[in-house]
Amino acid sequence: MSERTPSTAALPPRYDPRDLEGRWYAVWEERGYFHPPAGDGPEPYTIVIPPPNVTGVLHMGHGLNNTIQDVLIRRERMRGRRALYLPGTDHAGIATQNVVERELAAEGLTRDDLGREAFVERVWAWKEKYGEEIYDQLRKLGVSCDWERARFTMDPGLSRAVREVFVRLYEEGLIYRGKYIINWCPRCGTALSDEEAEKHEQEGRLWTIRYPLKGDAGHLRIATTRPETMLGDTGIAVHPGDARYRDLVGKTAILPLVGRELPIVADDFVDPEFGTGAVKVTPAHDPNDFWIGQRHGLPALNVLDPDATMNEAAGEYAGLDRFLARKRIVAALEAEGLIEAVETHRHAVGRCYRCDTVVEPYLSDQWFVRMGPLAGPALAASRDGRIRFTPERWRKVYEHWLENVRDWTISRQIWWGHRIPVWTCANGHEFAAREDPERCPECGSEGLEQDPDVLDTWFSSWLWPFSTLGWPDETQDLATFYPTDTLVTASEILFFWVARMVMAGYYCMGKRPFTDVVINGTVRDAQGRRMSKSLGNGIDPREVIEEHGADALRFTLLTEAPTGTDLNLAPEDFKKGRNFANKLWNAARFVFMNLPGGWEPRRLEELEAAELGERERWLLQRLDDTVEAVDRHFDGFRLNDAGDAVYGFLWHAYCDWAIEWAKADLDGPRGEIAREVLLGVLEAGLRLLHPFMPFITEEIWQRLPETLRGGVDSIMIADWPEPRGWGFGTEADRVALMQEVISAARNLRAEHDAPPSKRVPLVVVVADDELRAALVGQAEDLARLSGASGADVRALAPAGDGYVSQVVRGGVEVAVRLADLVDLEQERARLEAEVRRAEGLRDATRGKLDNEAFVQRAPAEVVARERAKLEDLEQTLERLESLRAALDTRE
RNA sequence: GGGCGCAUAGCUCAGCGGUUCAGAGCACCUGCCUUACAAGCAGGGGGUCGGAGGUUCGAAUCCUCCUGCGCCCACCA
Repeated sequence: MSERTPSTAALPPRYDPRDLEGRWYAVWEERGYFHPPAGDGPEPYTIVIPPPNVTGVLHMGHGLNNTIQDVLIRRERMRGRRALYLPGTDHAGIATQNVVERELAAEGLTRDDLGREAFVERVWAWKEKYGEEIYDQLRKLGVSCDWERARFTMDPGLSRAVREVFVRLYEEGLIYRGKYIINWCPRCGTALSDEEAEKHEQEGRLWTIRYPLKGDAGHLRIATTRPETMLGDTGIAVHPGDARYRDLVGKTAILPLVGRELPIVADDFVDPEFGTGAVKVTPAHDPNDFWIGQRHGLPALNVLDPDATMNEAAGEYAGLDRFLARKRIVAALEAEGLIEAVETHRHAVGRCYRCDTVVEPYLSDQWFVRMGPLAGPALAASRDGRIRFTPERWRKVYEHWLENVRDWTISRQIWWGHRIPVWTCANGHEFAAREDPERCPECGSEGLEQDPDVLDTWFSSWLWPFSTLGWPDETQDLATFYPTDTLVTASEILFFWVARMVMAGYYCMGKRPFTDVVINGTVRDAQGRRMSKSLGNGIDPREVIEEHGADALRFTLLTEAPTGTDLNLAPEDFKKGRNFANKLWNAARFVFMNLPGGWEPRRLEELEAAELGERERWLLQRLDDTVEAVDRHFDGFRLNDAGDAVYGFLWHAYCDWAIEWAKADLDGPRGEIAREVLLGVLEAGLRLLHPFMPFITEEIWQRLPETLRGGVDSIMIADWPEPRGWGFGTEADRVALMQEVISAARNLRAEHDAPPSKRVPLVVVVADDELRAALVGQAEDLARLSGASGADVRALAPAGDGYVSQVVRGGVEVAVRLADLVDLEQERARLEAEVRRAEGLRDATRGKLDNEAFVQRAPAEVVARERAKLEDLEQTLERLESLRAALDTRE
């Protein structure tokens, strides 16, 4: 054997992610690997990041989401596609305004103290700070985003896109302004979309109140959960078919406490089965009532101020908070004996998704998008499969929402966001404009006033897949990278974002924005609770990266998260990824330690089948199988399975067996080919693992001999592995038998408490001539790996005393000479158990085969397999019985 | 009120249209510092696959019902 000078490429003895992760990211970024060129070239592959809110730093949910995206991107990049991972952030209107207002509150200030301009400036400062921090976190996570293309939803370009869409929709009549009941958050002081008003079931009260009839001794009984709104009642409604009230329709009731006359109308909406069958109509404070009011010409009387205190229309209750007013009104009604019943009642109450305040249905002027026309193409796209969902069940959820879509409230009474591009001139002309106008396009008058409201934050996000690429300009980026390919996101924003992006994609581009929607699960804590700041149960990705490295974080998150399933995470779970990285590091270290200096190994592709030993063939076959499995899992977006497949291969095939086997060959005549296989498989394994663990794979890969890297500068841009198609199935089976033999020998020793240091002889009995011949040559390895002093492969069972045996399968058994270590009683019990197990299996199998229906109806190959199994079991039992008999004669 | 989903080892979950499918990781037990790795190696224990029925030669796997969780949607005051 030639000199074994330690390779200069030797790895440091200790794996330290902190040291290497920062280094490689900078190199990749500098070399421009993240920045695919637009224009002609290889097939593009695009993912746009779901832009994180600039409200704060990234949490574990982002960690999972962005890792999935990066793994997909990295694989496609290695497959030769022009992979673009487009990063960015979202201004998150209400949410960001809220956090900045909270910050101000800590200084004793309100936004009004600053004024609109100064306040918005302050929010920009916040955005700069957190936007940078988010980008920094993403870099630490190792995601290969194209930073040159990073976008923010309020960038000039994206703002232009927002205006363009607004004006188009406005001019086509798809945007309108109207006085409607919307969800009003009294704390945020703004309208919310239906999606932003989250419904929460809660226990409430249902009061039944008597409304006297005018000019009559009788009264109507009316049920309500919000008595304070009665001050705004302008009518009573009953079902037209309700016999109880038929005579009252057209008559008048008197509003208690106020004395207002309320017309009694008949409307289909009323459910005669519920409550008393008679409903008070409060058009200004309930969406249903609003529509009833419209149908019957009942006026809408607003009794609330925007901060949810009663307004002057509430008379003596003016100025009171809505809940206090409720108490007072109930008390007053009680005093007059008008409360007939109070029951507890479970019902859904809307709450602001940002501050959890109970929202108030509130009548006000807002801007809306007519959704019906936009929904059609979006619905058709999923129905005919142009857009696919993973897991598939989300398709139904998506379609259900689109089928029942309602108009979208897009105006918000806040300051942070895209100002609504609508102006009114002194003469009352209203118009929308792409550019800030100087004068009225209709009458030329100046003194224009812009609508003070801003747009819902999603009004910019829904354009994200194309606004980020330059739209409305026809840029090269847009032509190259749109439509994007895979959208990875959480189910919570399926309506907010995903469905609307599809609508916008078809409306603006005439094409779907992406092909696959992959819904990832929610990251929860060990108890299954949502990670949240208030619970303090969140795990900060930055801490995990600091402690275990980004590779460990990524790998753990991915392999613990089956597609679309929530995952419960405990901090110690990250040891899985960390340990794996460490294992890989040491395996590579071992391989490198055995490289002669200046040696130029061949790549795997250059090896010939004839040079390879049986176990090398087994390993290469396993590699091929793994590559195929990984690809299959990727194609189904089952990244956890893909990751596990690589993990299992590298750890349990490569480290556990291949390296151990190779140890015997490295110094012998087969040393060179053994090293080439070991190196080549490591190299391919690294590429297979790279999307999951980009840093450690690069670090190791860079230290491989130059010939293996094939002149490629980085593993990031190396080729994705492909199966070689060796077809070594037979060898693989034989090697599997050898592994079973070794395991059996180890098991025998352990069962009899043989000290590992004790080298005892091993006998392997193989009935089949061909198999035996194959194993004879491996005797030395069999002995070494089972801790035996030597191995004897023969056709007959060992005759001598002091042996314990195990039947591996029919015709193959293993015996170890433990001599005085053998505890006869223990051995007898063990064999007894073996026999029983085999008998049970045999009887079950025989039962099946005795069943005529099974033999006739089951597929032929299934029956054949059962027959073979039975034969094997009978042979095994025969041997076990004779082993037991031999044991008995020893006494 | 409607829709969807989940219940498999102590924990987190695989088992992707049935017949070596009862698995993985972690945890646990036993023994090992075997010159890559104790963040490791070897061996091991542990589950009537939520319950009840049904279909079938055969069901953790398909169907029905029940129980217990979770999520989404919802204009019954």
